[in-house]
Amino acid sequence: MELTGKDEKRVFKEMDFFSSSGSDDSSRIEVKGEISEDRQSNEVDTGLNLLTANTHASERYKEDDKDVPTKDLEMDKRSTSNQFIALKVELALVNSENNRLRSMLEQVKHKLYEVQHHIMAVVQHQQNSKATNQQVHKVVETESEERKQQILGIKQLMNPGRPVDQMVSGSSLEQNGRFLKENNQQDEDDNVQHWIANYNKVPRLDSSSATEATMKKVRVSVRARSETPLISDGCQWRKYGQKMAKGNPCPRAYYRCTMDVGCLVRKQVQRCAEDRSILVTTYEGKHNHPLPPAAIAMASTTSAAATMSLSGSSMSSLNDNLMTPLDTFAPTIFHSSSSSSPNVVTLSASVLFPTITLDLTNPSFKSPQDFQLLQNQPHSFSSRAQPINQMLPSQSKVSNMQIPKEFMDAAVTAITKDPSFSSALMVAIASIVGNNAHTSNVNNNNNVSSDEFARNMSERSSMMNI
DNA sequence: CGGGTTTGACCTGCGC
DNA sequence: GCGCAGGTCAAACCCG
Repeated sequence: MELTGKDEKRVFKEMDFFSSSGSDDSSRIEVKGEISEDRQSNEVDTGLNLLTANTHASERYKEDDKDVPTKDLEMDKRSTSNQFIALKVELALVNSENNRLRSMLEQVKHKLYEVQHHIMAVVQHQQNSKATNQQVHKVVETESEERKQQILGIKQLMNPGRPVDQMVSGSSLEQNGRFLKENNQQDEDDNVQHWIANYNKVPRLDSSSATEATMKKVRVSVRARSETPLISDGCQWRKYGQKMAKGNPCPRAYYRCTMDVGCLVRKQVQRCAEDRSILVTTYEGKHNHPLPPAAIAMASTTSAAATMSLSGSSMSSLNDNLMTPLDTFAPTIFHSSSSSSPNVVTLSASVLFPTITLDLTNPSFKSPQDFQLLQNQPHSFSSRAQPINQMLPSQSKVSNMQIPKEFMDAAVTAITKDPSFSSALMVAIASIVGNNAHTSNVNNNNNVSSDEFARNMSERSSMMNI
């Protein structure tokens, strides 16, 4: 039997069938019917059947060539038909292989999905075993966003001329920023191992020492001379109470942040009993909203205080000789050896209410070398929140380690250069961090310039995860 | 009238 | 359990 016009029609129909989605079964049945009817055989189910038909047809063409050489045009048509059939066979085979691979891919994806869930379950189980309650997870979640703002706030102060998006580069600071970005873009196609690695990179607060409740108690106090009842810190505050505090004839005012409805940041303002020109402002909590530029430094400071005070590992890693782990936290005081009054920075804390005090009331200290690290007696503080005016005097000297000159020079220079309160505040905080981290440098007689100091402060800030 | 301040009452935690 | 002190609430008040 010869291939006829119907054969060509069948090939074109099947080509259309396979080039489409392959879901049109009715067209396939129709084609089969035509072939069966035309050839009176059942060799039409697959491409291999078509190949058999093609071979038979070719043999008949050869016979036709011998017997009827004048049928060239007919032969061309038949040759074209054979090419279509051969292509059709190849296409059918490729399609079959494609379906097989697609099925395998579905199986692999399904297994991958199961593995991802399994690993996530294991990781979560490990976290739950460390945490005694779900609040720790909330702390971790908020910590990332908060840390991002802290880093940018400090960076802005260290690099006042640089855009924020250029500040996150180099060192662990870059890694932190990169992770935060990656973490936000996590989707189901991420590599599982990469996900786990990043998850474990996130520094977490130890649930045994830092719960959200404890976090709230961390405070940063600022002593500054001011005739006005409030210092300008860039935020909006609403007074919600006033009390007479014991031991101070001046009332203590209570304010809460009103820049966002749910913002938990509060501050207390009270004049010093001994010198009423000194205004003591104590900040507590963390902002949950974007801050104006003028307020970023203050927010960063309070957050830095929380991190410094609550992260015992961070502190001890900076300098085990200077810092005491939080669980046995003894107030650590920086003040002038030539005066009984503190000069710039007081880092102090009780176990329950760690507080960092920045004393900006004494602009006349003569030499940075006057500063010595003094560590206070542990029992100088009550377990209650301690009024700053009661906390500062009578601190006993238990060690005599010199604070590096370079750090204090940098802090003093920055403060005198930029009268902005917030900037001074941030430099002061940075000087604390840098001091601890750079003691080894000074011991090795390495001179650290102010620029290096600033750069290192950024690095150290990131090391402390602030 | 809306937002901020004042102020007495109330709540909470701690020490005795 | 009681008292004290710090901290917060909320109604009344003030002000622009």
